[in-house]
Amino acid sequence: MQEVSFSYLDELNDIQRQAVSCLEGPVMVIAGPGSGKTRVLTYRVAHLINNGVAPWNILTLTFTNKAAKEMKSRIEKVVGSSANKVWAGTFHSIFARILRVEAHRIGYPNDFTIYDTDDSKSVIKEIIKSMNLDPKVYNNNAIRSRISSAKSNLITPKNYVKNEELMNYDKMNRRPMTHVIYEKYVNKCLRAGAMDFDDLLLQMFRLLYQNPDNVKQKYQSQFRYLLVDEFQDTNYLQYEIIKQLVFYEGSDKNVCIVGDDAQSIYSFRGATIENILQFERDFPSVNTFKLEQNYRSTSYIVNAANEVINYNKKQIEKKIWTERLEGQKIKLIRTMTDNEEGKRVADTIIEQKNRYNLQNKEIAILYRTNAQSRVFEEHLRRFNIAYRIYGGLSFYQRKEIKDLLAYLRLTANPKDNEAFKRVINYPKRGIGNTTVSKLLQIGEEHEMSLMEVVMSVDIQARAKTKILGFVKLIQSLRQKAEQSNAYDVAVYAARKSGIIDLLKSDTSVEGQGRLENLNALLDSIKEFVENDELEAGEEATDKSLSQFLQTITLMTDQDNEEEGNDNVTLMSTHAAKGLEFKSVFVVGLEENLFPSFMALSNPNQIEEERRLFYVALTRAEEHLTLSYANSRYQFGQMRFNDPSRFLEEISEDNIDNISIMKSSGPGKSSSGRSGFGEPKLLGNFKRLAPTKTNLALQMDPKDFKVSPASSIKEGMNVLHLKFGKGVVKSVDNRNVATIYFSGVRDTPEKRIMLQYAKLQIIEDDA
DNA sequence: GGGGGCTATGGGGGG
DNA sequence: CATAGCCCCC
Repeated sequence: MQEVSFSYLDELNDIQRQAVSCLEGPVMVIAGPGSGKTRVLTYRVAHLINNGVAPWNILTLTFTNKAAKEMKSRIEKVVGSSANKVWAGTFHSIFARILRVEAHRIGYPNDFTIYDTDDSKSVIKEIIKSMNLDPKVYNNNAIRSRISSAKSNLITPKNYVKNEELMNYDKMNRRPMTHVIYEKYVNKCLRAGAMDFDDLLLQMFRLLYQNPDNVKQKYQSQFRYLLVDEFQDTNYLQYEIIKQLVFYEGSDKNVCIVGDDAQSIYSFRGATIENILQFERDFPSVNTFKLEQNYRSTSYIVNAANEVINYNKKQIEKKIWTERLEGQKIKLIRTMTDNEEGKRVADTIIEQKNRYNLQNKEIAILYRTNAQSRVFEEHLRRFNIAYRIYGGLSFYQRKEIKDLLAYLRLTANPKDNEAFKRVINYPKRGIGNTTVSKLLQIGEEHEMSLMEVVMSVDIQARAKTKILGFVKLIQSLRQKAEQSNAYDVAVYAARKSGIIDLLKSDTSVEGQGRLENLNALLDSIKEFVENDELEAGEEATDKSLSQFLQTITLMTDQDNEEEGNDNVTLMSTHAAKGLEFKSVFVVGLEENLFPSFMALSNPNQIEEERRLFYVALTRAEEHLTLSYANSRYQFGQMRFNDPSRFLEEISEDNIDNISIMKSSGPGKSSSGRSGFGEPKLLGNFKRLAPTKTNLALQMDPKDFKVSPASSIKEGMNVLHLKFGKGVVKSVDNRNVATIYFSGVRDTPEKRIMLQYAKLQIIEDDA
């Protein structure tokens, strides 16, 4: 018998240790922020392995690849390399991996494509068009979310029609044909051999539920121990899959769910707190452990977070507490404009770095919407503070990346219509919209994919020879794919298609950037292929194209993080869940923004926004700074919002409500001409809050008067609400002015259309 | 069939 | 403000 050390148990507090040691039967862990949740999860897996459970009998499901990766590496630290054999991944990636083997049993090719959100939208748009419905009434996003939520609630198109509530809702919204679109959408995806994100869950459920060839028993017996992280974020469908795997006659029901109802922030994609309550009903023998001690944050922060979350009616009773010192009160920054907010936050970061010796990577700026990142970027750049933005447009969503990927998708799965449409005329080969529409129509009539159409139907089109050239190209790619790995195919595709040549011919800065991105993609494919060989273990390695495509479709930018770089983190509050930083800035705390205007009319959604705010607050270990602006550019215009209601929910005991800062005006000249109310930031001498008496020029946006376009002439000094002061270099005959804004760092010279721009002429000595 | 430029429209969080 | 879609012209 081998010697096994359980010394890791000594690193846990009583309740954590109980949760880790209770290996058999259903377990529920309610884990407050910073309460050592990940530690409990990983040690639990380690403990299972040390007690003789085979790693491949353990399945842990998380929501992000990052969480899965961290879990694996932390398990490895305790039990060594056998951690690799634990099935740890996101719901989507684990199910995709299984479907890659089993999909043929339920009518999909094993080489199925994963449609991302853009692909789904494109399919829906096409359907709406083909049905001659008004695209304004049949809003693409609205339809997509109806379909998505139907799938997440296991409502098939047939059942959708029978569901009065759904049908009435659609009628009320003047979209009675939604169910038809849903049905067509499902058929189209199936015919294209494509699964959207919801399908990865739904088809997994179908596989288990319909159980062809007793495939369900295969996975039930394999996954003897199931762990689910962030259970509060699961939707109905995800829970039903979990039940398929563990909830059956004779099962030991070894399922452990970990979550925190107070951090449930994904109801918009179907997550339901109801699952936690239902879990207790479904598994009455459940052992419940509440982790309430917070090890992360100082007590001011913990107290403030408790104050806020107490405003929510719906919650599981618990008391989060900490033994940590008081620390510092929460700081509040108030400014006149969003631009000023960016500046004050950047100032404060410099100040904190100096005073507390913080590294960039210990600091995060959290916002409600990704669109808010820009002002912070500008000001961080200005002070030479390295930063990294997460979210927004991911690398894989860039055009040049998606273009090459579309070739690869089409190679792996010729039925992939979305990929086909993307590349049939890219690079330009003279196959225009008219021809593509014709192909689409034939495809509809014969229920064929576009590739099948061009290969089998005699097309009467001028572009016929060009189409045949394209078909030949794809065939050569397929041939290549049979003999080579994903990397070689990708390089071949990039060259053969003409994409490389096209990008090379564009010598602009952007064009060069696109070429670099493409090369970066190729590098990442190479890495994928090589890593795969290294990891050769008992699972058959698969460096095929579809495997690679699956991996990256399910990957987000966050998953590519390079460790060790010292960057300030900019991300949405949603993306910050599970992370922690010494110093956190929660910005844009205004009504209509945080809480979002979308949530204002619905008390349940306000509660979700509050939980989101709670998540934001509890990311901070030592320093927490909140900010809001009285005015900001929103939807292309200046808006004036009240401070967020959430700010009032923090008592004066925990927030330093005195540090009032005011704007020094919309201009932001660093020369000091308009900004002498700002703290000096050069050299080592930094201050935190300028005192009230320190205020100088105050410029209320309301005082800003737009000068008529016709009055703006060459040589004039003008003021722009966003760019600040500028000099008009020239005005051309189309009424486009070239204006030099000295306050703008990267591209001070802007070309502005006078008929739209809001500019105020200012006197020379302003 | 392709490209440029104007106009209308939407606008959240993410796997 | 960004982008999709449309119209017009080549």
